[in-house]
Amino acid sequence: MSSIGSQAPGNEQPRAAERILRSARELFYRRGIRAVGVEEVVANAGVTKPSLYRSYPSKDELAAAYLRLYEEEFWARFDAAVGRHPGDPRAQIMDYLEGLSQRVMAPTYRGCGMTNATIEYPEPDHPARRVSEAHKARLRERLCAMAAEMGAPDPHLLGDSLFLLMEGTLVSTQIFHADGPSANVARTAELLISAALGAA
Amino acid sequence: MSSIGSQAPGNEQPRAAERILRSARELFYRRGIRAVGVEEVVANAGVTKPSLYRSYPSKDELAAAYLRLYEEEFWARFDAAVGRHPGDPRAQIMDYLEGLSQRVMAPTYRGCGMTNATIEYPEPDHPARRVSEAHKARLRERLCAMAAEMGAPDPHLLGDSLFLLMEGTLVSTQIFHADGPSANVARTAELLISAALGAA
DNA sequence: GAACTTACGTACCGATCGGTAACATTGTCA
DNA sequence: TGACAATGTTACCGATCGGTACGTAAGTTC
Repeated sequence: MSSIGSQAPGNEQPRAAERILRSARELFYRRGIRAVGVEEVVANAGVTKPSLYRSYPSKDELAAAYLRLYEEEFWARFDAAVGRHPGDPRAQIMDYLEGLSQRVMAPTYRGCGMTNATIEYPEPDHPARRVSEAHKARLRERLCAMAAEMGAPDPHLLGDSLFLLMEGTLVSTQIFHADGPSANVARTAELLISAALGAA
Repeated sequence: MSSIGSQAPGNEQPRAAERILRSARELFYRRGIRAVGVEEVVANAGVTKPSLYRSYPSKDELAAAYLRLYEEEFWARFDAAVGRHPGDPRAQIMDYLEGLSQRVMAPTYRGCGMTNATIEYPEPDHPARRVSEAHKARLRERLCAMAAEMGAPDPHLLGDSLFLLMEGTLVSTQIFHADGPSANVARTAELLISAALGAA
């Protein structure tokens, strides 16, 4: 449910608002939000500034919209991994992590857009930060729920461990692009889950 | 009377360069490098801009200097934990992680200055990024060496796992200040180390 | 006491930042 | 055709960005 322009019937052409959001998605992710000016966003979208400000009240709100789009994409990948292994949470999370360790190898990979935004905007009331915080809380809950589903004696411990592992993978990839510690994330998760389940 | 070079014990006013670096250390860490202008750095230091540019060729180089200071402080904490448990690498890393999980509780905690800088500056040749990348590589090596010292059958796996765990802790603390997954980092590490050592 | 060095401040630079006013163009429906 | 709203454009705003030319005050050396 993207909140950009309303999908009015008969209106199929990619409108300015949509193109701006796609442009922001690309530039904000690759280079960071603070590093990219609105001028560049609209130029990359092939429009001009007033078109941006008619659809978004401010750059901060555009950043928040970018993160909402980013979150959609994230859950699409996550739920796809889950859907591939119905009723088997351990296989679900391993599927996702194996895909992740593949994706982080790409030279264009720049970690998690949400995490990056959180670091760029420490102010607790920033629109972009609010989106990120809500998302991370959802992800953490989801991981703890999966840990419980696995039968972990302490679901919060295993869920949080997996969360830390994921977060560490996302962020350290930006430092070690290939041959980084992220290559070991799947094996580490396997080890961790086995240890957590075995310690019943 | 006055000695050359070393400052006399009664010298009350640190030089401008020193005050600027301390100011940058505080502001860059708390609010981010991009978010803080040089004007604010020098105002907070009680000096003026030309004093900054006499000591540092650019803001980017000041940021790099801040990170070098930050790295010193990091290794001081790390080596202190190591020094408390001679010959016992497992106790060393656990000591450090327990201290870390305490420190991240502080409301002023803003994660790892190096990691944050890496995210703020994706350009591979940025001075600040170079400092961070070198530091993370050193840390990773150190952790792998400690894993080897512990007798881990696959030291790189355990070392990288601990690295991911640490990095995840540092970054996720910025989202969940208290009651976050970071509270479980020590227990997770314990679990992980036991599993890695036991799987011989 | 002139000459030099060191250390710091005043005032300013062009470029770019996020954001806006005013106008031109287009498509839709009466 | 004409009214109207949406979407596009040109040109501009004040604020702030990183960075600098240049003057000033103090200590040192001869």
